[in-house]
Amino acid sequence: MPVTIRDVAQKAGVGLGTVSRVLNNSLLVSSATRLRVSDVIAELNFVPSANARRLSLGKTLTVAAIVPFFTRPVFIERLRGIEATLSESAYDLVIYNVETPQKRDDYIRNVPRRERTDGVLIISLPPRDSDVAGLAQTAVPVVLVDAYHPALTGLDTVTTDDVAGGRAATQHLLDLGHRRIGFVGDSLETNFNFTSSRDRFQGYQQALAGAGVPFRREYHAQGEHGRYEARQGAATLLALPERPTAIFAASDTQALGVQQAARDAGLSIPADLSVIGYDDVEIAEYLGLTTMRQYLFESGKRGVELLLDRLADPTAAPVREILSAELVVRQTTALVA
Amino acid sequence: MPVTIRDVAQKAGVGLGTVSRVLNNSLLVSSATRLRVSDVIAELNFVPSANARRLSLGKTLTVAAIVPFFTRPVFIERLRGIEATLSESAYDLVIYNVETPQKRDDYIRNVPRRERTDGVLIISLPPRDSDVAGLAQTAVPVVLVDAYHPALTGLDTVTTDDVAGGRAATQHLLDLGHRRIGFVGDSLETNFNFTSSRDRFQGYQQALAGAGVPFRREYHAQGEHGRYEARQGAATLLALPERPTAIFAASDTQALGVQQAARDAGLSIPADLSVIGYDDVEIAEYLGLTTMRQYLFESGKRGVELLLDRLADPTAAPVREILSAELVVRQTTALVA
DNA sequence: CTGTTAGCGCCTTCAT
DNA sequence: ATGAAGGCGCTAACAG
Repeated sequence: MPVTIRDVAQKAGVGLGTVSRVLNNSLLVSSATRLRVSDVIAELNFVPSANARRLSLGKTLTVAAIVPFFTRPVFIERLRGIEATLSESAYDLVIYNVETPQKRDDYIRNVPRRERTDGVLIISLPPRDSDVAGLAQTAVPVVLVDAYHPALTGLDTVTTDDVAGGRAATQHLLDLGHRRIGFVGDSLETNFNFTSSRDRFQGYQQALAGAGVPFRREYHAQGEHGRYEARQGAATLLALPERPTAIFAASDTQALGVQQAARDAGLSIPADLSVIGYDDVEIAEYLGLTTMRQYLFESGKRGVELLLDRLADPTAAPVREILSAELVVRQTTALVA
Repeated sequence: MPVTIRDVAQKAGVGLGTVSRVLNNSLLVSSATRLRVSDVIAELNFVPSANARRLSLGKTLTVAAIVPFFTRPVFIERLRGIEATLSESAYDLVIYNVETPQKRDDYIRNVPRRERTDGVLIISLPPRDSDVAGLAQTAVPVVLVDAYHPALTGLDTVTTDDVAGGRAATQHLLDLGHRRIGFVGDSLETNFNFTSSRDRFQGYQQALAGAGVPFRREYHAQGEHGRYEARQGAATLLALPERPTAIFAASDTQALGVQQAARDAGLSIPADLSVIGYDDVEIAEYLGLTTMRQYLFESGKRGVELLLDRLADPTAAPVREILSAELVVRQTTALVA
C-alpha cells in the first residue's frame, strides 16, 4: 500500500492541507514547516498519486495524440517533436494509434472529452465533413497538425503547403529539362482522407501547366500507400511505350518503390530515370534520394506549443501556421538524357 | 461538465449503485432495469471517468513501457508488438522514453509503483547491479524484454540469445570462406549497459575460435551506436594493410554505415567485401542486406502476454522465454574472392 | 500561516 | 435485485 498524503501529514505532525500546500509550492507555508514536511516526504519516499490529483483537479494532465500508423517514419518524426516538447511540461502523452477507419472515427469522436484528456493533437488525419460539427465545439482544445478542413476555422493548425511542395518538386524536374514526368502517389480517395498525396499531385499538375506541358493521365499511378504498391505502379509507367524520364513520388517510401521498379526494369538512376521523393525521412540521406524536406519534428513541436498556449489562454484567436518545405537535391535527379 | 454516473442514475430513476453494476456487467441486475439504464447511458452519451474508476479500484489500468530511444527502428518494432497486443486488453499504454542515463535510473526506480502503473515492461535496458534489489521486490509486476540480469531470477523475461546469434552470423561468413572477418559494434561499455552488441561480439569470438581463426584486435571497431560512427569504424578497418574481407555489424543500422565506408573506399559489395547486419529491420530487405532476423514484434507481444498472465496470476512461477534469431541471406555476402 | 471539511466520479459493501 | 453510504488520495475553500 503506497504511502499517502495522510501518512506524511501524521508523521510530520501537520494537517494534510499543509502537505498539499508544500506539494503545490503554495507560498502560504512557513519555511520551517515546509522544511519539516519536505523531510518527511523524502524520508517516506512519498509520491503523490497522479490519479487522485487529476480527479480532484478535474483535469487529466494528459495530452492525447491521435495519429495514424504511428510506426511509419513520417509519423514517428512528428511524434518525436511532440514527445520532446511535451516532456518539458507537466503533461503526459497518450498516443491513440489509428489503423482502421473505425478507430479513426471512434477516436476523433470520443477522445476530445474532458474526462479523457486536457487537449488533443490530431496528426495527419483531415477531419471529414461529418466530423466538423463535433470538432467545432469540443470540450477540450484540439489542434490540427498536418491536417485541416476549410470549415474548421476555429482550431489552431499547423500545416505545410503540399500543393506548393508538389509544385516545387515538379519544377525541379522541369528545370532539369524533363517533360515526360510521372507521378506515383496514394489513391486520390483514401480511407483516411489523407490529403498530402492529393495536394502534391495537384501541385504537380499546376507545375506542368505552368510549363505548358500537358498532363498525361497514363503517367499517373495511384494505389495504397506503400513501397510495394509504388513499385508496382511505377513498373506500369516504366513499361509504357513512351516511358517517363522522371518520376515524382508522393513520399520517400514510395520513391523507394519507384527505385526498385527502375532497378527491375534495368534502368539506372539518375541516368535513365530521375526520381524525387517527399518528406526527407532519415533514410533518404543515406540513399542519396533527392526529395522535398518537410519539417516533421518541428511540426510536432509547434503543435504542442500551440496546444499549450491555448490551454493557458482559451480565448486567444486561433493560430494558423504554415511550415515550408524545401528542395534537397541529392543523387537521384539529373538533366534529362 | 461531463455527464456522470449520477446523472444517469437520476434520469433512469435508479440508484447509482445500479448504474455501476450495469457498467461492470454485474449479474445482479434485472434485465429490465439493465435495459433501461443502458438506454439512458446511450442517450446521454455517457462514458465513465477512467480516473475515478482507477482511483476507486486502486488500479491504474495502465501498463508502462520503459524503452530507450523509442524512435529507433528496432524499438519501434518491439513497441508495435506491445501496442498491438495491449490494445486488445483493458490497459492503456504509457511510454517512458529513455534518452539519458538519468532518465533511465529515474524511470527504473520510480515507475514500478502501484500509484503509477499496474505493470511495467522494461525494454532492452539491462538492469544494473544497483537496480537488482529494487526490482526484485517491486510493488507491481515487471517483465524484462530483451534484457536480463543473472540475479533477477524472479522476473518474467523474454530475450534472444545474442551470443548464439553472433555466432551464427560469423559462422555464415566463415562458411563462405572468409577468414579475415571484422566486427563493428557498440562500445563494450555503454551508458545504458546495452548488452546486445557485447553478446554478439562474444558470439563472434566464439565462432572464430571454433574455426581456429585467431581473433585480431585490430579487426574490432567499437563506438557509439549509429550509422555515422559505424562508418568511421569500418573506414579504419578497411584502411588496414591487410583489410578484412568480411564485416559483421552488430546491427543493421551499423551495417549501413559499413556499406557507406565500403563505398567510400571504392570497394564493391559483396565482391570485395561481405557485410552482414543484425535485426532485420524493415529497410534491410529493401537494401538486400544479409542479416540476422530477430523477432522484434513478437518479443513485444510476448512481453505483454507474460505481463498480463502475471497480472492475472501473481503467484505463477516466473517464465523465462528465449526467442531465436535466424540467418537471412540476401545480397551483401558472398564467397571470399 | 494552518487545520478541517467537502467534494472529484466511481466501486463496493451492507442493508433492505 | 437494488438503494444508501463509505472511501480511494488529493485539492481547495473556509475558518480560525
